[in-house]
Amino acid sequence: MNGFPDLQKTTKILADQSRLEILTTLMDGKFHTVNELAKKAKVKSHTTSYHLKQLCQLNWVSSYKQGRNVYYSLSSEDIASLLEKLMNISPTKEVHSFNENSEYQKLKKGRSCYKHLAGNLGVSFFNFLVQNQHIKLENNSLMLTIKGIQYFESIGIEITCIKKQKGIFIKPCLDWTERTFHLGGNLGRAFFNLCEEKNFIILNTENRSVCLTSSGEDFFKPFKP
Amino acid sequence: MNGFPDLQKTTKILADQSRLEILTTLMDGKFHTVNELAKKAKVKSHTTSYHLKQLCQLNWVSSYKQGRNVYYSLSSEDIASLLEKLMNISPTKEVHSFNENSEYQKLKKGRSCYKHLAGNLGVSFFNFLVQNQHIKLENNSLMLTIKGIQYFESIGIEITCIKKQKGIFIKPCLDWTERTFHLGGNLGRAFFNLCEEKNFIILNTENRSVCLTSSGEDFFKPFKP
DNA sequence: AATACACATCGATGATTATCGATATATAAG
DNA sequence: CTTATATATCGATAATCATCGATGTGTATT
Repeated sequence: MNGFPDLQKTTKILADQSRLEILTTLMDGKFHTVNELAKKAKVKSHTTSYHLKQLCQLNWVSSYKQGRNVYYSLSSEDIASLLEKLMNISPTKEVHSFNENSEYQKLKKGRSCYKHLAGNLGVSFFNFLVQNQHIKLENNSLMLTIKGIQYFESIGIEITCIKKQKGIFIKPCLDWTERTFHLGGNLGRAFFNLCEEKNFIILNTENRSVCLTSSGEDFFKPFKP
Repeated sequence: MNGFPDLQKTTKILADQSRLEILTTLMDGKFHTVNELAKKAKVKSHTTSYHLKQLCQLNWVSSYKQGRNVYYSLSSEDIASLLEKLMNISPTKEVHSFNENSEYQKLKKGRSCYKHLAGNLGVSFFNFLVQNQHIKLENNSLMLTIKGIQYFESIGIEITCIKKQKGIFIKPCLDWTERTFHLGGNLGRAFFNLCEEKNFIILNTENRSVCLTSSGEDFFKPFKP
């Protein structure tokens, strides 16, 4: 039988620095080993195991074993979007060290937000789409126009295929560095994939930042304001 | 200067049963005194003060003093929508006592979700709007049709006025009891106000549930499936 | 004025829990 | 087969923090 949602089970899991570190690392949408996550969270690997077990029990992460490694990833987009929401309402932390700052700058430039393109790159592209009436933003909801369909087809994304995928086709995703929208949903993911396939961007496995290749520079040039 | 969002500051606040009780109580969108909130959270009033102070510091609640009472309310719709999101991804708690169950049943029937109508009543109304093509739901985004404008005008809601209000005009809001949508945004709020003004519903200040009056029964009859 | 009430502050306490070292198990490498 | 590596389990510990009683402050009631 149903009952009240047990909020505390969710929020207690979120209220730990190490687990947050793990979760934000997994926000790149890729798989990571326990050791990788331990290094990011700056705790011993068995402590990381302990955390991952809890995250597994809540079905927030899923794992698969391969050889002596265990690979973990976020198990649902809901978690990613919850984390984004939290990032957007949280106060910002002062950046102290040089390393922290350079990491912040990289993430601000471009990053994977659960497999779609976020940061300055993502937002520039989004604004380009709006200005050219390829998409229309109204009341927090997003629509692809006919002109937009033609545009995406022209760069090699088959809209009819994407529309068949389950999940949300298109949605605006609030970006925590830019405080404005980038392209989310299946279309956002398709665009990210395209950029990876065509070698426009390279995803850094350490911190989910992306950097532009030289061909990427050319491709993204028209989108810069 | 900007930096990383301090997620932990947000999540630690959320990870406490008493504070969650306070926040969900405030989800009705009304003002409550410290004593009221203490009773709901089942802690002493000075413990409640301690919690409210923290919530204030994060700007999640705001207060105003009147006489010897201090009235608290949620300070932004963001918080309400975050809580809704958390409710929707949290596992459900078993209902044990008779009282808990009857409270759950009341909330399931109808309640205020930060000033719009949620629960079975809200969802029935939403479905009615969809079936009659007054609203159109696509990709998680919601649109009011021309037919819809006429409908809302006919029951006494002036769409042009609502559109002028700042904030989101219309949005689907995922309902944690029904696991489907009800009407949110300024239009949702306007509808809730109308129902209160015309005395179709009465809001229970204890637990944010709403009950139908006899004239409300008549008004909501066409919406039932 | 005197009393009752609403709310807030402070210091103490007890419960929770993240972390670690030690240990165990499984797999890979040599 | 031996050694190194990756992950997980267990018990102990140390830090955090929600709660309370005692107390203080301001406001209403009589």
